[in-house]
Amino acid sequence: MIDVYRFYEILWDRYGYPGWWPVYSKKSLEGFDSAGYRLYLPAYPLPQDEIDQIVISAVLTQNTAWTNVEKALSELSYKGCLTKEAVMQGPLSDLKMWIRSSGCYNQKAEKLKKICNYLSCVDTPDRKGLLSVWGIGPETADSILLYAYAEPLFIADAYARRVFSRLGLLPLRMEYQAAADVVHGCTPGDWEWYQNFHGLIVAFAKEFCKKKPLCSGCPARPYCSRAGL
DNA sequence: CCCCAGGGAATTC
DNA sequence: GAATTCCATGGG
Repeated sequence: MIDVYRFYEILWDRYGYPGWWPVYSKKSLEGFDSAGYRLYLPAYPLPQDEIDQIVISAVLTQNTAWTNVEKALSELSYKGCLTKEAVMQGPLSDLKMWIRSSGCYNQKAEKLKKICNYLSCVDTPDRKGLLSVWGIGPETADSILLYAYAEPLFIADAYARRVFSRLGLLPLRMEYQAAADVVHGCTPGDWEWYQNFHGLIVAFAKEFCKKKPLCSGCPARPYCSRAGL
């Protein structure tokens, strides 16, 4: 069976630095490409406006494709509502309209209010605190901690669990925390590695390891139990 | 345990 | 071209 380090190498060789987490309002600015992806690893602490955008988009992308999130971010940017202060002050009814494309907009508008209020009350959020906020589960909390605050955490999202289970690295349909714990137990544990790995897994899952896998040309095919499909 | 909030792209029928 | 699927979190 392939080990996690070798899989990372294969993905890195194929895709290079993935540039996650995209920051919408910095498109085509210094350090970002035309889609808002980073050109190189950022220095921490991040500027506050980048932290705010990561938090907002982490909530918006729950159970939702990134293309739908981008439309909502575009609307929020146009309305000047991409900071936690603006989210806290903005009328709830407007917020709901602006993020409509991200789905579940009634709930997500409430979630944005709650997480922005929480973050304005603490200096640096911890995982327990984030999880105590209504609307923030383990995946959203880890995304915020990994990308906004450079805490070394594995994002065991749907892509990662699907890819890892097909490679035999995780059992099928393992729940989030159990999957994250397994990976934490066998990886180096620096934030750069976890950020890159998450971005690489997303790129790989979208190109090859889809729901219906495209095994032709897959760079992990020699190591995959599904080889031959 | 189940269903629902909810949109839009991808996929399947 | 219509129907189904996907996706995080929490409420009922």
